[in-house]
Amino acid sequence: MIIKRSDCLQCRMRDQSIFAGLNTEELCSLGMEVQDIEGQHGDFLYRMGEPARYAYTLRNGAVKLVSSLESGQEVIVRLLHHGDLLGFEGMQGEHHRHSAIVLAPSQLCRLDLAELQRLSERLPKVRAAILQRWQDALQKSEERIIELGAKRAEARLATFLLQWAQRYPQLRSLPFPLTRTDIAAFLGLSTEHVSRIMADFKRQALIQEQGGQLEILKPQNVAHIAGMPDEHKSD
Amino acid sequence: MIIKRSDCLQCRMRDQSIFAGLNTEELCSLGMEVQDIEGQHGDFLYRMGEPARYAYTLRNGAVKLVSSLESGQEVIVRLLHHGDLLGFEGMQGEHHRHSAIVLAPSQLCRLDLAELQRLSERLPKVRAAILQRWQDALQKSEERIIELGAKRAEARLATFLLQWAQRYPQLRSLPFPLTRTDIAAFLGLSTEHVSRIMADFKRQALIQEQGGQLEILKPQNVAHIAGMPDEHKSD
DNA sequence: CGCCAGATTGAGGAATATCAAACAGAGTGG
DNA sequence: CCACTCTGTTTGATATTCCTCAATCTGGCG
Repeated sequence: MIIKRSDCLQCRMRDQSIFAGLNTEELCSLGMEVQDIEGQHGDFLYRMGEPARYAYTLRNGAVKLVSSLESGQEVIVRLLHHGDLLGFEGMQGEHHRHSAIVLAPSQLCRLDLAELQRLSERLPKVRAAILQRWQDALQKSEERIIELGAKRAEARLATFLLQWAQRYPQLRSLPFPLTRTDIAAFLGLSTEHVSRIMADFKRQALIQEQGGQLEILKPQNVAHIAGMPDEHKSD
Repeated sequence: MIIKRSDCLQCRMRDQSIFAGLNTEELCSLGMEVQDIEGQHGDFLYRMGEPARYAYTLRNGAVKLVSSLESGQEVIVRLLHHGDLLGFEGMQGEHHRHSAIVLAPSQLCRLDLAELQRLSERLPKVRAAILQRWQDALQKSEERIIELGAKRAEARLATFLLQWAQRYPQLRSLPFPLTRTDIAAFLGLSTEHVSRIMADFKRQALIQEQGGQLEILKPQNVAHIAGMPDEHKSD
């Protein structure tokens, strides 16, 4: 894991970050120390139970938030892509509720939580941005409760693949650094069951996989399995 | 459903509300219209898809937040008790993502969202209180994801009963206005399966039920089934 | 090549859903 | 007070979904 100082002024993600809407002067006057982090597959950004000192913005790559139970079982609580925030549960001065583990080579910004706290008091725009992310996280979280509570394995997996694809709108072929075990830990299924369904999908030529890349060949059919209302039939 | 004007100055819940920490003068100067609402079993406070105009504080009683799928299936996204907030997803000017349905006779405060918005800009204490609730909601939501993803029916139900009991710390016998179908919609199970497990628990004399009241006779055993670490053995 | 982690497949069994029926209790109208 | 209905619960039988265990297969890599 490589850590160096970051120059927010040059950042290409700035307009999607929580500092969006601030002009250059405001940004300069933040006086905030921001680190630039490069993470490789398997790196821990932080571990469950540690006191939270930093928040992160994921500029690029993919990260999983994992909660480990006493049984040894691991559940993936959230999956993060470019633009997502993590570590913010520490804003209220708490400990990390999950471990953050890098899935694919990732670039992140690391912000000091205490500084961020002060900053958000001072700048309504930053505050609003953070609140918005918080709300988004809650919404997604509730959507997953519905998935887990109401749908069967096939439908859950189909939904999951479509949602993953939505995060890479331009690409036909998606980066897909998850193992079957990861998917299982996210969907509340066994590794084998996920493998079976994925193999089925492939046999039906709904999807295609090669070298960490995934392609959804028949999005409409997948959406149908997911139990989605038929949106965007023209796609 | 009865609606009348409310007098926040007299409110007994004030120190647990989002207006906690404000002194009497500040509270008077809010200039905020607050309604006092009495809801009966089955009343809708709002419906999924409606534009959000109000937020609510549940002072007393119980409310369920329900999301209805196209299949007709219903999932209970959250269960609310005294002190909980609802309807705040509208703070960002959106529509309600679920329907709020009264379970037991309830008293609520209804706040105008636009006014609340302005208020939270002005008063850091109010803002912080709301942010805190938001974080709590996210945390609980993530805990449920873990429950649904990792635990089996018995353990889920046991956890659920204990968490319900936690909301009524003083009482041996708890108000319990949920039907088996409600519990099932909350835990992602079938009504019959919930009924079977509840009946089992009763036969094992772990719990006892009568007239909408529930008593947990052997909390430790229930906690064991829930897969909890053995906290508070002295209880 | 051998090795290893991950993926796939199969067989059997456990957990849960579904369908159907019986049952209990709380009104409600006679 | 009793029959009646309605809603929610319980129970049983059966089907389905999903998990577990074990074996095999695959591709990357030293």
